[in-house]
Amino acid sequence: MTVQESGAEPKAAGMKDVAAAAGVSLGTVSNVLNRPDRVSPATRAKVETVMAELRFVRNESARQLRAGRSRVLAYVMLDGSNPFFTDVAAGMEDAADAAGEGDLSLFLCNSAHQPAREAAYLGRLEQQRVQGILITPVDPDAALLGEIAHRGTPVVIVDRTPGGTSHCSVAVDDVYGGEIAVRHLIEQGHDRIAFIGNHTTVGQVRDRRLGALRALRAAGLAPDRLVDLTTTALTVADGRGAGERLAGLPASIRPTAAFCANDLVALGLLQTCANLRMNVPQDMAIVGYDDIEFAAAAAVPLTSVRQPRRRLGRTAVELLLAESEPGHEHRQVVFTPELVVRASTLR
Amino acid sequence: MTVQESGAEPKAAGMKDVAAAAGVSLGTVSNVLNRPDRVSPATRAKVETVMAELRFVRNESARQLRAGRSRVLAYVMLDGSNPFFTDVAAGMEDAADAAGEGDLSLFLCNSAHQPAREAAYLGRLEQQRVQGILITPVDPDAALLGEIAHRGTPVVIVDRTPGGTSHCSVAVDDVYGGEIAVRHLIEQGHDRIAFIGNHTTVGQVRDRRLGALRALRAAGLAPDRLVDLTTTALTVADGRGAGERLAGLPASIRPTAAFCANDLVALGLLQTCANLRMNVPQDMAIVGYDDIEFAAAAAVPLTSVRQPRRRLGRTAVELLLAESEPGHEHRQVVFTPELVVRASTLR
DNA sequence: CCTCCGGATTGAAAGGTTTCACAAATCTGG
DNA sequence: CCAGATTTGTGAAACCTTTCAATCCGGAGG
Repeated sequence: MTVQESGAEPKAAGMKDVAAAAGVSLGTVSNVLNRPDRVSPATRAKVETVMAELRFVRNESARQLRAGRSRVLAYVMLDGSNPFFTDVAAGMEDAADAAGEGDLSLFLCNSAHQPAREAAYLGRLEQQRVQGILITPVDPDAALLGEIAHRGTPVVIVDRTPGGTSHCSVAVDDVYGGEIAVRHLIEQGHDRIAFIGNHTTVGQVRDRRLGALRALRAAGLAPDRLVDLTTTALTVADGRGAGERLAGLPASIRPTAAFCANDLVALGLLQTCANLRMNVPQDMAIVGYDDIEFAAAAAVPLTSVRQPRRRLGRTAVELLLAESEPGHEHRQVVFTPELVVRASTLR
Repeated sequence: MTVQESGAEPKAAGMKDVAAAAGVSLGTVSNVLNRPDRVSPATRAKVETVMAELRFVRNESARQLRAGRSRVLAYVMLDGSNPFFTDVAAGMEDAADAAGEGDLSLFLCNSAHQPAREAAYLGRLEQQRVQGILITPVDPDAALLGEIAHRGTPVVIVDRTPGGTSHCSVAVDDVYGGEIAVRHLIEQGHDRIAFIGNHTTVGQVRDRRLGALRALRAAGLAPDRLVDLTTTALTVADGRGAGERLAGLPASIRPTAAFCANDLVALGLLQTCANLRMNVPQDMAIVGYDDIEFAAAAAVPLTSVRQPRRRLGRTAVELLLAESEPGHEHRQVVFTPELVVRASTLR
């Protein structure tokens, strides 16, 4: 266009410009920003006025470069479309707000189960020198996490207990969760129970299944009373598919109850049951896992294993912030889940 | 456990160290990073080896400070716990991945309907000099957004059409959405319809209600055939509460159908109906809005107004990236929603 | 044998902030 | 009214990259 057309774009004022316009030194402007108490009320007011006039916006890159510390935390979540993880994130936000006094931001990154995306985010975050990384990893034992931590960016693993004790972590006792879920089904009179999930690929699911087996054993039932319906992922669609397979089994061997690896799967199963006119819980009792909000809101409210989601998030942030303290030792916190009984299992 | 045990921290290698160790100049190291083709294969290999050995991690702050450009986009979402927004975000991630060739990251920020939190995130993002901001604002006409855009950070408004044309935006025609929802209910024989939502505080909800009124008018029904049940927010709990109020109305004036401002509310209503033994759709037909995945998965699958969620996200990113092109003009893209009819309205 | 050329490499400046040792101004109280 | 303490303010260095003009070098062309 023309010379400077519409804007005249004054080319973004920096602290230097503010200093000049306010008739003080650069250092004083910095003090106004970082140690307001070290500067007299009069000059402070003057500088702040000028900042407003000049629409000064502090350059965080420069700040961080010089100061060395960052003011952002990041949570790399496994699945942004699963309400469980957004609830965990909400807990983190609360903790960050509380701890940071407005000086700490939490950014969310969604790996969506893709290792490549996860790695890309981790790389970027490390380059950014964020204050810390919270992550529910695709593979908790991947070497990358250890390397990052070793190079100095604190890492806390969320909802997974890693093999070693090389990180802080927060998790929930999934074996116990599986156990109470299936124990409840057994108490309701079921002795042939479907397990729906992808226990071969996901650590937590493996644990939940282990707990299920333990409950069977405790009740004196043979392990083959647990009927595996393996899914590829843990979505509503997977649950629907498993429901169809389940319904297709001959009545003689068809389980009368199902323990689903998470609530999404359980909701899918529930939907298939409704379509096929199977009554829940009379024809099919269902237990989910996570107790997401939609579990209670289902038309047949879902019995589910509740995890302290927000607490998980809050604790994770607290552990992360504690990492920078002097004599820090990694801690693995494990919460205990509880069974929330609703209509989907009560005849 | 070995040589440098816990302390010793070799103090993170910078490009200078890499240059020294590789026996080349600083500039060459930079070239390896930024213009690999400008450097001979031999030296390039050498430098890359050294980088790996020294565990060099590029300092993004310094890079950005000097280079001036950032490689991150951010989406400030209104409600991370509403699957609608996480789906929009997923669309954005796809578009960012596609456009950036691995060089563009999308960070998510959750304002959770809190203006203060939104403002804090916006401030931080602007200071960070991010490449652009996508936002579903609490208040789309807040001055802050205009200021940020004016100061040079591109802003795209998502799922809201702002008053003026001072931003790019993507949205869905909510008036039309409300209209087709209620037209459908009227076609199903209903002539007294509840509207459940907080239309006084949220722009989209206002529009959806307007559409509802328009449908009534078109059918020759008086506007008072729309019965307002106003909620404070749009959560499942709000839907439950509204359901109880609805059930408490005398049968003579109780609506036989409800149009809910979003699916969360509809699911809450559905749940209350189940509790109170009201059959859906016989005693109460329900239409939701957004067509989130859980809408189809409800035990009575929900009729809902579908918005092209991922498309919304993708388009938003495309608009954002286009902002930096030479003669850019702001565009407001409006998509048309469609009605997805399911069991909750079909008798 | 000399010049010129282009690809590879170099060196130094620049980018906006924080920090820190220090100077100036003001205050304390003897 | 002065020594010393305290409060304010200053100036320059440092943080780690990117960028760009300048240099270097081996070889092609004359």
